[in-house]
Amino acid sequence: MKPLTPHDAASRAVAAPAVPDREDTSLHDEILTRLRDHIVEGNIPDGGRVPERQLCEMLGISRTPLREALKVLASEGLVELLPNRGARVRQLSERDLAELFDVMGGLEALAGRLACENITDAEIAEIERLHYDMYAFYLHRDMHGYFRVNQLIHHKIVEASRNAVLQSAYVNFAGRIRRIRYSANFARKRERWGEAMREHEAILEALRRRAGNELSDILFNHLRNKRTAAVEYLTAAVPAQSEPA
Amino acid sequence: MKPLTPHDAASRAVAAPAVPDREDTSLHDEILTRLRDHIVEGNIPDGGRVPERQLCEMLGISRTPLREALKVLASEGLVELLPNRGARVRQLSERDLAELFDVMGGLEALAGRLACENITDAEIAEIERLHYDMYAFYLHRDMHGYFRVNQLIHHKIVEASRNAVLQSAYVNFAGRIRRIRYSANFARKRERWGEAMREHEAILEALRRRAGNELSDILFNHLRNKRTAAVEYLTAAVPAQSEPA
DNA sequence: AACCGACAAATTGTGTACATTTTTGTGATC
DNA sequence: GATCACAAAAATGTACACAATTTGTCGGTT
Repeated sequence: MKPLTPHDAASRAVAAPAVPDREDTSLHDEILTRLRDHIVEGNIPDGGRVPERQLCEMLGISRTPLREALKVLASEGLVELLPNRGARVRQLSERDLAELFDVMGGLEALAGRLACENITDAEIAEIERLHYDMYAFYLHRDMHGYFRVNQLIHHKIVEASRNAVLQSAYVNFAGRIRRIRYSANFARKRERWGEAMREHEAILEALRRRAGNELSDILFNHLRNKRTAAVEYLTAAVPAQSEPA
Repeated sequence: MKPLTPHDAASRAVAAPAVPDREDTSLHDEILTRLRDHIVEGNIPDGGRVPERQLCEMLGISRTPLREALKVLASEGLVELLPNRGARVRQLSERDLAELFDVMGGLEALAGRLACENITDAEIAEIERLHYDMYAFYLHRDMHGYFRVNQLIHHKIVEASRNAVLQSAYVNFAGRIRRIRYSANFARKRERWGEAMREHEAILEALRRRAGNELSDILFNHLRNKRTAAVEYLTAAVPAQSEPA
């Protein structure tokens, strides 16, 4: 994470208008996005302190906008703010993770239901194409590619729901479990992987028939299975509490 | 909304420890909660500006914590922040309202599903009791009491899901549509009211059988009908855009 | 008389300073 | 040698000050 400008903070105000911003995105949003990415990408260890000063230097800004961003990230659940004791990266307990996956399941179930109401044939065709791409990755045992296309399919279904509020909530929650979700996928047992592929077949099939209720149930159970895998991974790999000093 | 103290802002630091806070709630959370309530309760007109200075005086604080709270409220979707043009109370379009109701439907569907997994017999009995209370209000055509108990039942179902993340998301979204939801209920047609009661019978019945999938569908459709009623109410009562100057 | 432009007032965004709280390091005592 | 206490240092929470952008008004021009 580099400073916004190679020079001092004051030069930003001069430099920014020279290079037209891609959007009319304010500095606050810029900081918020960068800080969120910084945390989601795992640059700060789980439960680690978030030193304000250090980040201010990194971003080349003062504490005020940084603290505003921290408050927002706290409301998103990425960090927790202890009174007079600063911000810490929120460590997800086994229970938190399970709850988050269930909520993701609920949101995807909703997305599937709404998608069946609104999705176009072209979008279904697009998802079918992605599905076969994913199948190819599965056959080649390419976990990274599989994960990427898998995420893309789920995202496309959410998009097809035509519900911006849902989409925004989905992206938010997805960010909170992104790291663990990715790691858990790698640790996934072989049999579970095949099972997941079959579930995706069923998803696609229900989507083709635009069977909202069915798709809703399938997606929830799909996420339930992912939840089980993720929780198993977490308990097996990270016995952080019981670890001796 | 009164100032925190009858005197100046400086006295707060002295006065606060004298009266022990009910929780270990920090000042920031206090401000956040008060400001959120202030907006949700409708003290600022829809789409109206949120003057920082004025609110600072009201709350007896400086701009910094207020602005932090505004940023959080913006991320919650209650207000929108225009660059260099301050905060405005977010005006819900017809579409926003419909999307929010669908998301609420998705969350309640999830809550119902999870509740069937976790709810105790005692909790079901409690909800049954509330149900009959609500029925009494329905018979007496007491809309205010009906609305209150209705909200309570839905809240109890969400509680029974044993999912704190879901509960927090539910409360957040509920706050965003609280005002309109309440008004829309009052404008509800008689026949819709009866229909809603029948739907609640079905909800209770599915909950007793702990039929998760069924309850999930029932709850979503229940919210869909509420959505229809709310959107109809909004379009009928608030043609704000077409109104001449 | 209406419209355009410029100036002034107000409001927002950001940086900085100060007070309070927490934490750490040092020293003394048991 | 270990533990507790006190003090110093660092970090947080809040207030305040300044810069920049927006908005409203006044005057000039067509």
